[in-house]
Amino acid sequence: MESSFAIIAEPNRRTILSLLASSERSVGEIEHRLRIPQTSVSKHLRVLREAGFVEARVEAQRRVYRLRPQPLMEVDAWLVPFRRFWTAHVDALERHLDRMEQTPRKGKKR
Amino acid sequence: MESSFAIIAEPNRRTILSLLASSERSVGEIEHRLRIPQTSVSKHLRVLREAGFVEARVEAQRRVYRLRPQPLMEVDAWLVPFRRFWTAHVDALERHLDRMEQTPRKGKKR
DNA sequence: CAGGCATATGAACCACCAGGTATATTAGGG
DNA sequence: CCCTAATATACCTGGTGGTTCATATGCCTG
Repeated sequence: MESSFAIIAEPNRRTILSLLASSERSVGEIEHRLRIPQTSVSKHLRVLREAGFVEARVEAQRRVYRLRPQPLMEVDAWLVPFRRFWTAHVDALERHLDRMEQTPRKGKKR
Repeated sequence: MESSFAIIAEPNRRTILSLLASSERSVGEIEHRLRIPQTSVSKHLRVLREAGFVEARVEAQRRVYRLRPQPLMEVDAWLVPFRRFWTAHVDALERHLDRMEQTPRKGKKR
């Protein structure tokens, strides 16, 4: 499994992370939201925990899970070199659209 | 395969993308850098192409691949809700360190 | 136009992982 | 203490994706 990217390749795990982004939750709550069997939730949480994405606090019979920032920070860091890339592209698109706009549209198609 | 996250789960594909971030490359160049068989490079490029991560320009016998921004933009967008989360954590860490700093360290452990 | 690069495609093989079922563990409440 | 609730683990199975080997396609040069 190793890489953080492989961990978040799984859709249910991404949903769990998104859930935890708004607030910490117990396993039961997650199960209820995701509509998948509890055993499955527990397994995903295990993967997330071992990869450092989440941590659990024991509260009576419940385990309350919360986010840990590090692994997603690494993903974010990987994206950095690409960001300059798409801002450039958006700019190019905007320039293109501007040109379209101010050109007196010769052949009106449709 | 479908999701962009699944695409970038593969290490060689991430390396290819990083390579293309600095400049466009032919298949042969990528093969040379990655040190994996050409047939494997071609397949990864196919996956990346079909998912919209890259596009190819034909230049004689070569195919020169370059980045397309959109799919990685989507990954970046997914990260947005989490970012507030780790800036908060970094702040907390900094506050914690500050406190450590100014406290006259009572029991020096180790 | 033959032969050699550069790249793509196909088939077979293998490993890994998500899902399901069944069961174990732990804690709390009566 | 026993029963139930909450969560975790073990085992099996199917599917999917990555790798390799072999081959196909396309284009350029002599």
